[in-house]
Amino acid sequence: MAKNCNFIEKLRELGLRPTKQRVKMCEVLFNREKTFHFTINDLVKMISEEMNEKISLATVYNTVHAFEKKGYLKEISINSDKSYFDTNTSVHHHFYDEDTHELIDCDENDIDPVNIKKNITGKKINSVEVLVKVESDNQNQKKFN
Amino acid sequence: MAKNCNFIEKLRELGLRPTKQRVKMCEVLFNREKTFHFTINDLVKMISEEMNEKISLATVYNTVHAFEKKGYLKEISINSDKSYFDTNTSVHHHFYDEDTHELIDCDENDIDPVNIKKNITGKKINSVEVLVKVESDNQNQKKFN
DNA sequence: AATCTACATTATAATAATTCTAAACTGTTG
DNA sequence: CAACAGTTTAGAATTATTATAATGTAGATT
Ligand SMILES: [Mn+2]
Ligand SMILES: [Mn+2]
Ligand SMILES: [Zn+2]
Ligand SMILES: [Zn+2]
Repeated sequence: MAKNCNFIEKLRELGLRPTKQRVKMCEVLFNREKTFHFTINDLVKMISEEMNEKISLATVYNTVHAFEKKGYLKEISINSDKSYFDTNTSVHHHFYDEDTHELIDCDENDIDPVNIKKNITGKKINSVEVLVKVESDNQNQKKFN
Repeated sequence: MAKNCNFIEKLRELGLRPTKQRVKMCEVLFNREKTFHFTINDLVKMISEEMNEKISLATVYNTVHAFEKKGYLKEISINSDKSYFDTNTSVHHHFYDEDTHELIDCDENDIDPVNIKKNITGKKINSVEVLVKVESDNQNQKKFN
């Protein structure tokens, strides 16, 4: 979204008023080197750790969805119970660790291009994404009982 | 699950008591030729159409999860808001129509095998599934304003 | 067969996730 | 410096899901 901390200007460009809630959320979400995955609850925790005033949960939802609509966040559905968001908005694949519930991005060359042979008339393809579910490999680990 | 309607015996085999709620849900879910996708709400509607007594929503959840645990239903996450279930329990790929919110199964030969090059040490792959999001192709359709 | 008991099942009540909307705020115009 | 028209916030309401108390059932025991 931006290299340094000029989120006020960036928000204005997007047509979003640079309120203190939004600027803080920009800092928490976009003022970092690497992209990452989070749930709304993760985000609320991150905000409250960095700020003493709390942002209402509804505002966190509103702002996340505003950023999503502008294309700076992406929603990822893995489980029905938790909704994940991703600051990496490109079309990309994921590993999901069913033990730790951790979501890991795939690199461009981790998975070969997926070849779709079927096409549905009148429909165009928006995205093709692979989800690889993994869990710890206990095949060697013998259990006593 | 079964060709004809002997769900009572089948439920017993699974260690589930053949209550009238469960037998009815078996009929609605498994007494058909083709597999299909549904939400909990879809299912509640289907049940109430076929039955005059209603089954409590919590029981529908309980039973769906019981069938899922026994391997006769599979949960599919597309959106955070709706949870889809699938009577096709095999590992398979999906097209998701973002206009109609319809979920369509991929055939074995609709998508070439996905080649995963990355492997995470200590973790084994449980499933590899592709989600293809499509929407109506309006590239020709000119809008007046 | 009637009673007891342990466990399974149901469905109401409680909780958690998400959205709605009324109130507060801000920027613009006269 | 009002008045007004959005915009934004956040408490209230809704919806999805789960926890648990009440109910039902299949043996075991008499
Ligand atoms: Mn969303
Ligand atoms: Mn489930
Ligand atoms: Zn990602
Ligand atoms: Zn399917």
